[in-house]
Parts: sequence; C-alpha cells; structure tokens
Amino acid sequence: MKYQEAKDKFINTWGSLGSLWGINKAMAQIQALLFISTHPLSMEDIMEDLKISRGNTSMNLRQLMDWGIVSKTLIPGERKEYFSTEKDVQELARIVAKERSRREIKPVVKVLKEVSSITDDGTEKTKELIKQTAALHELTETADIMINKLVSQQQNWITKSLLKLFK
Amino acid sequence: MKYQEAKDKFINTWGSLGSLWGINKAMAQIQALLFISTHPLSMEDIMEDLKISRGNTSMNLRQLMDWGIVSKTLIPGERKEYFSTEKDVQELARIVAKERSRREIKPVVKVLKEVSSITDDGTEKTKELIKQTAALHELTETADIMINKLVSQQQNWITKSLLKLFK
DNA sequence: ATAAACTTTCACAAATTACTGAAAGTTTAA
DNA sequence: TTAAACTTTCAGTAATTTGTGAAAGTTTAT
Repeated sequence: MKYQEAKDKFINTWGSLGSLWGINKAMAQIQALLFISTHPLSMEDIMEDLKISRGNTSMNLRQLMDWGIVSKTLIPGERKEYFSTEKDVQELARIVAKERSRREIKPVVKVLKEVSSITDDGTEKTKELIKQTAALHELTETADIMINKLVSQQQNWITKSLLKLFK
Repeated sequence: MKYQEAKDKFINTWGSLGSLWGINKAMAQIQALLFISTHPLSMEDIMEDLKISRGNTSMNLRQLMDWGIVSKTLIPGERKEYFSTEKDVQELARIVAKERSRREIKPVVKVLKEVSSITDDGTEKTKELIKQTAALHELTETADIMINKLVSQQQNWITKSLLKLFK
C-alpha cells in the first residue's frame, strides 16, 4: 500500500467513524486530514484535497474549533488562515469525551434523575418506572464519570494500572 | 410530575439519546417502553403507545432482537406475540458495548493497523502518517478493550473499586 | 383445505441532515 | 478609502435516513 492509498483509506475510515463520536463525516475527514499533515493547511488546501465546497469547509472548521480540536495557525507573511489539529491522541480523546458528556450525557442524566424522583403513588407501574429509571440513572452517571476520569489527567498512570488489572 | 408525564419524558429523552449508542429513535423508544413496562407488550400495544406504524414497529423490534436486547415472550393461550426487554441495566450495557465494538470499532482498528503498517519510504509525510495512525490505533484498541472489560463480568466489584479510586 | 389472526416485507413518502455556491461580510495593504 | 484577498452566512438543493401502509407471507384452529 502506497502513501496516497493509505492516506485515503485512513481519511475515509475515520470519516465514517465520525458518527460513533457524534460528529459528521466532513468534520471527521477534515480532522483526519489535518491530523496526518506535516504542516498547517489553508481552507483552499482542505477543499481541494477532500473535494468539498468552501461553505462546507468553513462551517465544519468552525465546529472543530468550537470543540477545541482545531486551531488557527497564522503563518508569518501570509494573508490566508491556516489550520492545524491537536496532535496528541490522548488530549484529543479527553476533549471529545468532555464535550460529548457536556452536550449529550449530562442532559439525559438530569432527566433520568427527575423521572426517577416522581412521587410513588403505590401502583405497580409507577414503582417499575421509578426502579428502572433509577437504575439507568446510576449506570449512566457512573459511566459518564468513569469515562471522563479515565480519559483525563492521570491517564498514563491509570491506563497502565488498569490494563494490568484486567489482563 | 405524574406517571404519564414522567413516562413520556423518559421515552422521549431515551429516544433522542439513541444516536449516542448507535440506534435510531423508534428503536430506542420501543426499548424504553418495554423497559418500564410491568409486563410483555404486543405489537399492537407498542404501535398505539408510541403512535408508529405496524411496519416500523415490526422492523425495529426485529433489530432489537438482532441486538439481543429484546425477546419474544409467548403468553400461554395467546395467539399474539409479546415482547420484553432485558431488565438488568448492567446486562444491557454489556450487550450494547459488545455489539458496537463488533460492528464499528473492530473494523476501524483493523484499518488503522493496516495503514500504520505501510512501508516507510523515508519521506516526512509518510513518517507522519505512520506515527499518527499508530497512536490512534493504540488508543482505539485500548479504549475498546477497557470498555468491554469494564462493562462485563466482574462489574460490580470493579465499578465500586474504580469509583473509590477516582473520587 | 380454508379462513381468521397475526407478522413481515417493501415500494414509496416524509423527515432530517448535510452540502453547495454565491452574496454579504471582514481584514489588510497601499 | 478603495480594492483585493480572504472568510462566513444562508437560502435552496441534494443525499440520506426513517417511517408508512398495504400486499404478501405465515401460522393456527377447525
């Protein structure tokens, strides 16, 4: 497999994986492209390489910047804006986990908590609703906390100890 | 908040959370409905409660059964088929994690491995591609292993120890 | 064998989501 | 202050995903 083929394969695969971490295809592809690039790229570069429109590129770059994954890099003497992505995968994972937690998991945990706190009127169906949503609440919250912790600060240390523990 | 209101809120919220674990809205809602029901439901029951068509109900139930989350429950003397879902949230989490790993993460890990194994032709861009995809490969594989382990067998014990560790 | 009771399939429709391209907006240099 | 170089916005379009409903299929009782 040659460079170009490998590159395309990586960008495509990573692009379709996007849905798994909650971002769209173009966004994931732009990130992938920057991730394996040796230098910051301009909007023009990205458009050409991925064959997507100016508007699409602009909007997705903006989103990636909102997520804190991509940043503008000014190149001295150049008028154009250049973009580059966080290159440390651990840091990348940290950012993604944090953002998803904030945007998607937290609101659900909140609703589960509310629902599981309704007053028990003694009927079987109410008891079941309370019991099951409470269980889900606990699970979701626990998973959220763990993912965030796992993925953050003490990473290397914890990752290694846990892997040992699990083997 | 009364029973009906709480129930609707739960079903809707859980439904929109669906995308997070890779299933569509109707599928997540059906699962949610079964999850808080005190007894197995027929297709008719589900259609009426969620106001979705027969075809939609049938297809999504089938998918839920493919995932191993929902099963047919025959009620003696009844002609109709009844459906119920796994009620243990831990078991539920285990199934979902396993399926997603199999369907989505594994293939990506495979591609990352391939791409990071291309022959190094000495150019800077090839070195970068190899280096970055290798890092991603390691991270993805580690995350996959950990999630699967976390979510499986020794759950209670491990969950508790880890929560203590992290507090 | 027949028909009633029920489920599945699938062509088409509706809804949602993503993309385009051109116009409007912004910044910089002279 | 003007105009060139560049970026953003957004209305309209395209692509994708999800849902419908009726016809076809299956099972069961008689």
